[in-house]
Amino acid sequence: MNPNDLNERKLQILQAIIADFLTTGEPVGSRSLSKSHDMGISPATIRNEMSDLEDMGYLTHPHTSAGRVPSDKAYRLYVDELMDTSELPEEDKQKIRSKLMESRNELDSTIEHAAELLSDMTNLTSFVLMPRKDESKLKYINFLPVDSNTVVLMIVAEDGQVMNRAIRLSVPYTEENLQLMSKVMTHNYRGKSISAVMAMDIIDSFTNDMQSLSGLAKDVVPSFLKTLEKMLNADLVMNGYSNIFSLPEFSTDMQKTQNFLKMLEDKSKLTDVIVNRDKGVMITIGDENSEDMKDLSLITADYRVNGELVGRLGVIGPTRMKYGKVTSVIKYISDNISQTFELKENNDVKDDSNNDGSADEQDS
Amino acid sequence: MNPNDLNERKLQILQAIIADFLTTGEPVGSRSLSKSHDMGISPATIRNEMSDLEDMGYLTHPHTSAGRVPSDKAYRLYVDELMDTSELPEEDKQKIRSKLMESRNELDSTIEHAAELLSDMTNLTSFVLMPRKDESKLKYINFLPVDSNTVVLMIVAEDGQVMNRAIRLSVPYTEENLQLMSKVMTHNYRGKSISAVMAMDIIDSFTNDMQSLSGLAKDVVPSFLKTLEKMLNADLVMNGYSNIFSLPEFSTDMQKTQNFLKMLEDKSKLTDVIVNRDKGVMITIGDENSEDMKDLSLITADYRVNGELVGRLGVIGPTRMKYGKVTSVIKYISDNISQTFELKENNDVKDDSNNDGSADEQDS
DNA sequence: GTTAGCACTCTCAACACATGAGTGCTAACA
DNA sequence: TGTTAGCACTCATGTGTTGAGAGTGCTAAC
Repeated sequence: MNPNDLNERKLQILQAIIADFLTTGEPVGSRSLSKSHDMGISPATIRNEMSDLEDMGYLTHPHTSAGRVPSDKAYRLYVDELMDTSELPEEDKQKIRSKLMESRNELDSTIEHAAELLSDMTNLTSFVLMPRKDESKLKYINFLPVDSNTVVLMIVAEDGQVMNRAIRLSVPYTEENLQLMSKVMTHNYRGKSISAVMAMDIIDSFTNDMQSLSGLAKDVVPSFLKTLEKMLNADLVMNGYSNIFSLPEFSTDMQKTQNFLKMLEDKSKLTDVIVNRDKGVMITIGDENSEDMKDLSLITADYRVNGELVGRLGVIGPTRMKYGKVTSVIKYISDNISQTFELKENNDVKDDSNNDGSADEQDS
Repeated sequence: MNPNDLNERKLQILQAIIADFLTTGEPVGSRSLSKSHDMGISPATIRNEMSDLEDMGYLTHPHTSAGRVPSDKAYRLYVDELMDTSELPEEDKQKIRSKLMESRNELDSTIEHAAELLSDMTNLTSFVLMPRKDESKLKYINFLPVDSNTVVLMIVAEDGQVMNRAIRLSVPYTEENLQLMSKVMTHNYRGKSISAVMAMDIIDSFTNDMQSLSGLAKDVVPSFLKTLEKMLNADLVMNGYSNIFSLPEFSTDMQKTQNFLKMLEDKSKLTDVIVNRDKGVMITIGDENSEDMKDLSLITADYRVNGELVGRLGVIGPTRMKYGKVTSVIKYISDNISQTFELKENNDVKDDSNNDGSADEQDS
């Protein structure tokens, strides 16, 4: 476990094996290794060292007469100690900066671009997790008439999150009803966090408050709760899932490809995994992941807006991935986003309870 | 081309071949056909007829000694004349109804459920196209403060469509500015269709109107236009893309699978194709589609809300699909949605220019 | 017009076989 | 004692062969 178990030469050999394997994907043998990396020792010696490394759990063997393949443990050592975390070439940096610049005043587009960059530059499947904030506070709740039996519920949070949903009513309504309901709900929930509101016994208190509207309320409250829930649920966006076809791991193994894509299709599960990771740059390799991702690796990083952690992005792919390069790209992109959206001034606009987002125009 | 070219027996044989091929996916030979469908003629006779059918373009041969496979032309004939469009079994109908019932007062969730049902019941990849309305009219435009350099732009259309987007400002703003801007823009664009507003020379007229805000306006207008554009762009949601792995067409042919998934990943192109199809139930088979879908078939249908066409749903899969069953499912689902969301009363709520969605509360 | 018979074609799976990359072990070497 | 050359052995992979099976097309008889 401790890299000190390994002498200098073993480390050097291990590193060489990993380097070769990362680029070719083929098990690497003693002979070809001694050719590609001149380290002044014969294949036989390399074989002896490889045998030791295998005993120590850093290498495995697909079958007797194949070369060696790094184990998850080897990748872990590589990531922690050996990998080249050198700077990204200026060309790549430039590409990232200019692409993110395109939409620098819009967080949503920037995030989309980031996901595209990430999958393009790593040739892996990338994902971006949009903000999820249990603690955002509600600002106002609004019902808009659409037609005689449809209204749109709109919920706005202080942090600018807006969520809306069309609701079909089973009872007739009047505009006055809607306005009253908007007013009461805004009054009741403004300034409270989403999770706090969800924990309240809404149906009871609401129908008590507004007996005149109880029919309407019955239609509306379940949708209101669902919409709040949706505001809490982080939105996972993925990109480049067909990149895996260019990797020999997948393009020669239909079963593996199928498993991978099935796994990606279960978004809620994947979202859970991503949400529950550590902050900062986190790399998990092979069996460090849950059972259904045990031959995949995941790299994630966070981005901040105004210094506050709001989202997470990363890639998923086979354990054989170029950890150094991928990590540099992820880091650079997430830093760049955070930097673009850093706080310019420190005084937030104070909340004015009269500004509830209404244009409030009086023309006619 | 005209089915009258084919006598009764040829039609019967063709239908039998298609039926067998649809279930097995294997080329069907004269001998096995005479066994599975007793039609009182010998394999030799069937062979003669098959040969004729091949000359007429209804069948092909993968190679000399293989059985026959229906051509796209045969599928077209099958879909137009031969296929069994019998009612869905009550069990399936029940399943559809109860699933759609779950969320009957919310269009969005209903649509999502519809897509899931569709892919589950057909074992194909389903998609749903959300409304796209060039002609929806704007109702109001609103800017909400988030922090010192971020505001949220919110656009609400009369039909209940709400779109919002966070905008990063490069200049400071005051709440008064935002309200003024909301007011002016709402005044300028209310009641106009999205496409009409996009066609206007917004930047000029806007900065003329509001010289005091020209700095703000420069930041805001491009995002405003982008957001309008986003409102026009139909949103395509897909489901069950990994279903294809259970089909022998794909699970034995990695290249085909890759092409299929790459094609699905280019959402804007696929959206275009779907948007530009005919109304009602439309089936396109193999080479009736564009080059990159020439060995796939597409079936789409529309759903209505309040009698008005608003969206489209369908499936995409190999030309070997159970057209009868799939069509019945799509029809039943789309009819069911349309029915659930049919107009209950006929009088739309008249637009009240004072109700612009503001909760407009006065408490403090 | 229909059918039986037959020669022919082509795919596919099974098998044998050679090749080559790679290992592990042993014995010699520095 | 660590390093290396040599060698026997293993195993995946590719290739060629072969036989079975499914199917066709043609011909001649019914």
